Amino acid sequence: MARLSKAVRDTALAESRQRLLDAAANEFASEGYAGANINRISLAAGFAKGTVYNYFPSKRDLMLALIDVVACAHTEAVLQQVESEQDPARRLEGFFRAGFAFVEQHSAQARVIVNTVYGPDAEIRERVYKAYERLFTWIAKDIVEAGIARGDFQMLDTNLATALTMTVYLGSCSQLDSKGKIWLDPSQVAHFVLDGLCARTDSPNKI
Amino acid sequence: MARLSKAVRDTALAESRQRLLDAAANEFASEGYAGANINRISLAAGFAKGTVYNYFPSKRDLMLALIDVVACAHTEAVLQQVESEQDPARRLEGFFRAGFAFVEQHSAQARVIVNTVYGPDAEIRERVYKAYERLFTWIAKDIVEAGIARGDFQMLDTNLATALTMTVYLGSCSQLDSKGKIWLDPSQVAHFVLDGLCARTDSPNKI
Amino acid sequence: MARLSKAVRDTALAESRQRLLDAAANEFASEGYAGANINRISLAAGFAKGTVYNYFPSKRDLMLALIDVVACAHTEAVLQQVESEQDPARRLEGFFRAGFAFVEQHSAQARVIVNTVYGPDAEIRERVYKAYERLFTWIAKDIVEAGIARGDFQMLDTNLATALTMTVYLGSCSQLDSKGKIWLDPSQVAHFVLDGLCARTDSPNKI
Amino acid sequence: MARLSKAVRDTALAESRQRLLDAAANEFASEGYAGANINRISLAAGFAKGTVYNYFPSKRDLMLALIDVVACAHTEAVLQQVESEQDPARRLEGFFRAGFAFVEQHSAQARVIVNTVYGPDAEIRERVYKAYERLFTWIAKDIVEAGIARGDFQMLDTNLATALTMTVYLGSCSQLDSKGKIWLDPSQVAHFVLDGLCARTDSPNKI
DNA sequence: CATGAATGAGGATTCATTCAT
DNA sequence: TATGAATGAATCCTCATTCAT
Repeated sequence: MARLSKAVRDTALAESRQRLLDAAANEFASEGYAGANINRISLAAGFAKGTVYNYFPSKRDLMLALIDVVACAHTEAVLQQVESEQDPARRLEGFFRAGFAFVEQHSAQARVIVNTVYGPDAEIRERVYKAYERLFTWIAKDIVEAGIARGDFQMLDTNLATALTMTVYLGSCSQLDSKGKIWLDPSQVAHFVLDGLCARTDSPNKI
Repeated sequence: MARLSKAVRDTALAESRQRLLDAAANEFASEGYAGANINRISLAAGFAKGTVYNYFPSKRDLMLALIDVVACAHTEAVLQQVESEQDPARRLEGFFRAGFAFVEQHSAQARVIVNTVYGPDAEIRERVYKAYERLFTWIAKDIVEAGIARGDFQMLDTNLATALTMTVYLGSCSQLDSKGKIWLDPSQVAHFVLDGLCARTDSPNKI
Repeated sequence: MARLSKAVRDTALAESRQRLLDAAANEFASEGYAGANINRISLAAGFAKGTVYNYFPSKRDLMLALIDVVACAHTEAVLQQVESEQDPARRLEGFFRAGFAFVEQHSAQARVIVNTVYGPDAEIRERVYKAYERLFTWIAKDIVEAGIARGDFQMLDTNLATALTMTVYLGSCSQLDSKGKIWLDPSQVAHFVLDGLCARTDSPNKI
Repeated sequence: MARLSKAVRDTALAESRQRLLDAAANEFASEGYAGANINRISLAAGFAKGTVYNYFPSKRDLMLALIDVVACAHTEAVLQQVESEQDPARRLEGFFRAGFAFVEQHSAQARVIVNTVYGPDAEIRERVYKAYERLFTWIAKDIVEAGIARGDFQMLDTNLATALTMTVYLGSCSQLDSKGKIWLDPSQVAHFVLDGLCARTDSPNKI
């Protein structure tokens, strides 16, 4: 019965799946997970009501798949831009620059991630952490630990430094102006973090 | 012709209202706004199903009232601790210390605020901004601008500095360990921010 | 304990009851029985929420009591105006004239009756029939049968004649203009009915 | 890519819709609009609880659709029977005869209309007027004005004559005996109206 | 008798999900 | 695989009614 070659069919399926994921990103971004309407997603993707269920077994699975896809693309986009950098400080700046660019180009997806990280659903939150593990690890190892190893960074707790970096990143990513642009400058934000990480213990900022 | 004195009745009413707000905080914190169940809130507060509606006209109004109450208590708790400080840097540290303490003592309330700030519902988000305006303004004026005026802070954009401070604060507040404790040390976080704000332009962190 | 004389107290009670009945008429008229809100009635009457229940055991009882009161006043108002008339035809006209006047002066009450007569609730409908029995009987006996006895009326079925008369009356009463006035002229309507009742069998209106 | 032909599916849908409208007619007739239970309608139509909402967006829309459908069928049934008549008087009698027949065959539907015309809900009432406009116009033009033009009718106010005719019609239609039959004879009622409309000004019914 | 907080049954509506075609 | 009608659990909200004061 297979009129189409397997390859052609797979491509078509993948494309349908992607359309659904895009529509899901928009719906989840604007309505939140609980408020999202599965049928609206199907319709927005150009399908009929029930069609999501041919691709994802449930609303929750759709969300989890979306998280994976976004995290993967996000990580890829950032690492690709930055892997050529050798200097931890420049890597950090590259991370903010590439990250902000990704967020601006995929604002719905990014909003889903931010909502979700700070959202109430523990299972979904865990999934985000897991899906972003590669990026976290890269920051921890290739920026923070590398910076410490070189003696550039004075803040010696890797976890703390990584957490603060991610926190600033996520916070910045949700500071969008009315046109969906991040109004913070990646370079400035990178410097802010850098100065926090590099401050010497004999810094004048004694309290 | 109520037989109870007005004062006694008002106290009882206020207490019931508070019980409902507490139950609401727990429910909204664990389920999110859209996922929260109004009847469960009423029951958890020790009332029958419909009783919330004797106190709040709708689920949304309950949420908005909760935001106001939490923001007010939160702001009060922080400012009270810090108003004696004169030094901007010490004020900043005091802000983190008092803020973290409040969050740990009112973790459900705090989670509602964080969820909400990063959540998808614009109206609710706006309400949070408005309810926290006093605290924002205090940070902008009495920490950031004061620090700039004294020449302690080098980052001269008040908005940027305030946004980064709040971002770090909110991010830190959602880093809870399994016992509901913030695992970041307020002092360390304060120093991190401070170093970012104070860094001289001839800082070694050139990129 | 009775500080007030029984008479004074009774008067006060009767006045409260009347206020409630008036408020009920307005509410039932504008919302219908099922849509009416008992607490709104209490409030509109100047009492607190539960007070209706000190006067009427239930919403339904309030409605039934209202029907009785309105029917009684309505009947009284009509009969008083017309009892001096001897001629059936003049009685009929007096009936329309006095009836229309009552309706215009008590439009909410009248609307309740009309809604109810044509409404879906059989028990309530029965109550109206019963409450208006005196008026029906008067029309049947003192207008229709009297007219037949005198040879003025040719339509010899009393039930039919009475039913048609009441039908025209009720229908006319619900033809209100924007100011709550019945736009039909009682005299014209009376003539219309009269001509229908009086038409001789050798009338030209053969079909 | 539905496997059923469009025609077959449309037929099934139309049939389901009709079943729901029939069930709705029964429910609205016996409970009134406000008292009607949407779920009961769905169940009575042989569907599950929520299925009405696949056909009608709300209870109100269901009611409005029902009114339109009934008015259309009613008008059609009457006009079809009567359009061959040339004489206004015979048209009037035909109107009552055909109308009564329709009412007896569709008693629930008819009761909904009568309840509604005399009911408290202005929007719904307006819808009935609009839906019956064709029939009203026909009566006004092809019976009343035609009768006046021929000199048969002496009552020269078209609005008044039409209003009285409709009033008698509606009133008669709600005079059902226990078996759901209208106990008034259409011919007698028609004569009653006719005599009222035709009465000469030198009629003996001076008051 | 008046009050108004509390109750809880009831009902409109939504929507994730199933499944026959 | 796509469709979309059907399902029915779930939920917000209303409100008649009760009752302690």
